[in-house]
Amino acid sequence: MRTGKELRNIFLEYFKEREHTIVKSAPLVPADPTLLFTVAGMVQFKPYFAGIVGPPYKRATSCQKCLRVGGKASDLENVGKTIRHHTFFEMLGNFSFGDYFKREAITWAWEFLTEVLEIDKEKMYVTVHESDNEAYGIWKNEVGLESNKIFKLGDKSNFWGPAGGQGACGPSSEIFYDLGKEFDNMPGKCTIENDCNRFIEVWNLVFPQFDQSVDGTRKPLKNRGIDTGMGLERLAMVMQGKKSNYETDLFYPIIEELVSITNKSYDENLVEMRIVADHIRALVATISESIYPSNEGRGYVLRRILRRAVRQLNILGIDEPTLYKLVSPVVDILGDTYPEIKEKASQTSMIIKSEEEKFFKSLKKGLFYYEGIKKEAEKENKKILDGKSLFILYDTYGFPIDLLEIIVEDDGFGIDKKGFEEELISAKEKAKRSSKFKEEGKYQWIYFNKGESRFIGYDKISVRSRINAYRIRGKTVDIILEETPFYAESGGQIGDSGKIAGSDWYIDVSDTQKSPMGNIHMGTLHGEIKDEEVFAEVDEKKRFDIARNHTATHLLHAALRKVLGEHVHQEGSFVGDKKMRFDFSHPLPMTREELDEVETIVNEKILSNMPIEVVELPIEEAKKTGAMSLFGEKYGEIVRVVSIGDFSREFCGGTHLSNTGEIGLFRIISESAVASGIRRVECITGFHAYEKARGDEELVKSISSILSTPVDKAEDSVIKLLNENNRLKKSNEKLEYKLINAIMPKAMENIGSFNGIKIFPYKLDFGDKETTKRFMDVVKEKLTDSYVTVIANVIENRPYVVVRVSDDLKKNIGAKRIAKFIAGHIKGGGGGNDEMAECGGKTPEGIDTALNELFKFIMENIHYDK
RNA sequence: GGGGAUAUAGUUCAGCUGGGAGAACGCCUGCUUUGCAAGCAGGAGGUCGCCGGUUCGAGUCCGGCUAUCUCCA
Repeated sequence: MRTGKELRNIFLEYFKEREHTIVKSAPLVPADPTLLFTVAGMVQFKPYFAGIVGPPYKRATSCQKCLRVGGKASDLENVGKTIRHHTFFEMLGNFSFGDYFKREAITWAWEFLTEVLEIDKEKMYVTVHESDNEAYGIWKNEVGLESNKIFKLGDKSNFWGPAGGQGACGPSSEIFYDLGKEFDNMPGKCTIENDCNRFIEVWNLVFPQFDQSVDGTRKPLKNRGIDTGMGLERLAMVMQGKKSNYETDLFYPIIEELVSITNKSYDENLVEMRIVADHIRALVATISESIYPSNEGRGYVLRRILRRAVRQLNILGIDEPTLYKLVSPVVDILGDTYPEIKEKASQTSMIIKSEEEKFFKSLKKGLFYYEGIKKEAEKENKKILDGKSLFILYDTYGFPIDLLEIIVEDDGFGIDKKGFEEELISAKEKAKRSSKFKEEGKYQWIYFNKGESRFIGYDKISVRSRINAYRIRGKTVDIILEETPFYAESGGQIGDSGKIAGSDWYIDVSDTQKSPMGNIHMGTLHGEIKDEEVFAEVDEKKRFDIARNHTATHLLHAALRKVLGEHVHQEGSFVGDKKMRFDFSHPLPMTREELDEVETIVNEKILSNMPIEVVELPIEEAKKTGAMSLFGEKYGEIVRVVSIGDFSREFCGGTHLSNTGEIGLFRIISESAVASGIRRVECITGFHAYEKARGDEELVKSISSILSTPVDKAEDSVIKLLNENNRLKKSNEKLEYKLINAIMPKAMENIGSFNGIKIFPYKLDFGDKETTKRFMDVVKEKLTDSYVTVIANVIENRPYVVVRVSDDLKKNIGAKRIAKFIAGHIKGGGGGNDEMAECGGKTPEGIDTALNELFKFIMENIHYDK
C-alpha cells in the first residue's frame, strides 16, 4: 500500500527527474489580495503565468496546502456528504511557464499514473474541451486511448479562468478513474459529466493559452504554460483501494480517535465523523499559520468551520470542548510535511479549546433569548414561532439554525420558515450591495511599459523612474513604477507615503501595497499622468519613524525572549510611524516588573548604539545562522537577515536603521491580551516617546503646582487630599442633616393649606441637588399625607426645584405638572412622575414668582374626579 | 466591506417612556463560631467604553469612534 506520504514524494521526485524545481507549499494566505485563501497549487505561480514577472525557473512542481471555503471556490457544503470533497486538502501539481505544453503534460501524467503508480489503464477516462483538437489528438494518437474513452465537454467543466475576469485562461483536460459499480450513487445515470461518485476526477491538466482582457476578448498568451492539479487525498483513495478519502491514512487516524472518544461506530455516523475529520485538519493547518478564529475575514471563516465541527460532535453526543483532542492525530498526519504544524501543535490545541468554550458560552446566551421567544408564544397561545424573532436569534446571537430547529420541534412548536427565509434573503441582499471583491477587475490598468517593477528602497529614498502602469479608481489613483523606493506594506510594516512627480503633475502617495505586478502606490492625483520619467520620493521623516519602530520591534522581541523565556514567538506585529504593536505567545499577563525589565533592556541596547547589519543569504544558509523566522511566512530563495550585534537576528524584509542609537528612546505604553495564550504590547519610540515622556512630566509638574507641593511629594499629597475629601463629604452630609433639622420648624411656618391639602413652597439657600432632595426627604417624614412640597434652590446660578406630592394626591395633581408649571417661570424644563418631579432652568429670578403663584396654580388645576 | 447586538463595581448582571448609580458573588475590618458555598455588623471599590451633540438635567436620546459578540459577502 502506498501511504499518503509516499505519494507526495513519488510525485515530486517524478517531476524533479524531468527538470522541475521542487517548490515548497506557499502559505494558505496568498500574497494575492483578491483571494481569501490559497485554493490551488497554481496560486503562488500566478504572476509567472501573467507574464509580468519573469519566473526563476521554467518548470516547477509542488505539493500545495489548499483551503476551499468561503468565496467562490467553496466546498464547505459538500464536505461529509460526498466521499471526496474537503475544505483543506493537498494538491500535487506540475507547472510550465512558457516551456513545455500539452504533449509533455499529457504523456507524463499518463505515464505517472499507469507506469509509476501502476493504475489500471482500463479504468481511466479523460475529457478535453470540445474545441481542443490538439489535446484530443495527443490522447488518441500518442497515448493511444480509444475514442470512446475521450469525452469532449464544454466551457463549464473544461475551460479555466481567468481569475477575476482578466488574464491567463485556457482549456483543460481531466483524467477520471472508475471506482466501479458499487460506487454508483445515481443508478443508471452515472457518467463522467455528472457529479456521480463512481467516476472520480483525479487529475486536472489546465493549458493556459489565452490572455483575456476586461471586455472578454482573448489574445494568445505570450507565456503559455501548463498548470496541473491532482488531489492527494483522492489519489490515496484510489491507490489504497478505499471507499472514500476518509478511510485513507490521511484521515483515518482522526476517525479512529473520534470513535474512541465518542464511543460510537464510524459506519453509523459517517457524515458527522467525516465532517469533524475534515474540519479539524483545516483548523490545524490554518491556526498553525497564525490565522486565528475571529469575527472578520479569514478568521471568521475559521470560526465557522470550528463551530460546524463542534455541532457535529454535539450530534455525536458531546457537549463539552473536545475538538482540541483531535489535534494530535492531525499533527501525526501532516506534521512531517509541514513543520509549522508540528511546531505549533500545543498552541493550536489551546486556541481550539478556548474557541470551543466561547461557542458553548454563546449557545447558552442564545438559549436564554430563545426562552423569551417561547414564553411570548405561550402567552399568546401560538403554535408557530415567529420567523423574525428566530432570525434575530440566528443573525445576532449566532445560534446554529439546525440546532434551533431541533430544539423548537422538541418543545412542540413549529417554525415560521417563510418569515425566516424572507429575513435571511433581505439580509443577504443588503450585504451583497456593498461587496469589495466584486470591484476587482472593474478598473482597467493602462500600461506604459510592461516589465518587472523593482524595489530599491533599502538604499535609496528617491529615484527617477519610468511608469509601468496606472489605473484610476474613483478618487484615488494606483501607479506602478519600474523602480521604486516606496516600501509596500508587508510583515506588519505599513507602506511608505511620499510624492511621485512628473513634469506638470504629481501624486500624493498615501499608501503602498504589494501586488504580483510590483508595488502599487496609491494616492491622489493632481494634474494628468503622462508617459514620462517621474521623480519618486519617499516621505523621509515618516520612513525614519517607521524604521525606529521596526528596529525597536526586533529589540523588543529579543528582550521578551530573554525576560519571559524561549517560548515567546512573534504572532503578528504592526509597525507604523506613530507606534508599533507586537503580539507574541505567552500564557500569562506580564507583571509590572517584567514590563519594566523588558523596557530597560531595550533602552540599554539603544544606549549602547549597536550597529545593525543586513545581509542577503540563500535561505538554507540563512537558517544556519540561527536567525528567527516566522512560520506561515513565505520566504523567497534569497532572504534578508537583520542582525543587531549578537542580541537579535531575524529574517526580515523591512526597512531598518543603521544603529540602535537612532531609536532615541523606547517606551512600552500598554500590555493586553488578544487571544488565549497571546499577549500584545504597544510601544512608541523616538520623538513620539520623547513627547510622551515630556507630556507625562508636564502633567506631574502641573499637578504638583496645583497641589503646591514639590513633585516628589505629589503622590502623598493626593492620597491625603482624597482621604480629607472623603472625611469632609461625610461630615458635610451629617452637618447638612443637622442644619436641615434645625431650620425645619421655622421653614414649616410657610405651610399653607387649601381644602385640607398642605402646600409647602420653600426656597433653600444652601447645598446642592442632593441637599435639596435630602431636605425634601425630611419634609416628607413630617407631612405624612395630603401634601404638596416644592423645594427650590439656586445651584451655581441655576435654579433647581424638586416637587413631591403625597401618594393620596398624586392622581389629583401630579408632581410632574407642577414641575412643568414652575419650569415655565425659569426658562427651563422639567419632568419626573406624579409622585416626584424636578425641574431646572436658566433664570433664578423666576423662582419667587413661581412659588408665589403655586397656590393659585394648584387651586385652578386640581381635580377630584376619579 | 455591509447589517444586527453588547460595553455600568474585581466578576455576573439589573437600571421601565431622560429626573436621587444598584443587586448578587468576591474583597477588606470587626464580632460570633471553629467543618463542608457559615452567620452577624460595618466598610472599601464606579471618568456608567471614548469623543461630540440635544436638554434646565444624559448611564438612559442622537451622531462619530474603539473593542467584543454575531450574521452576510
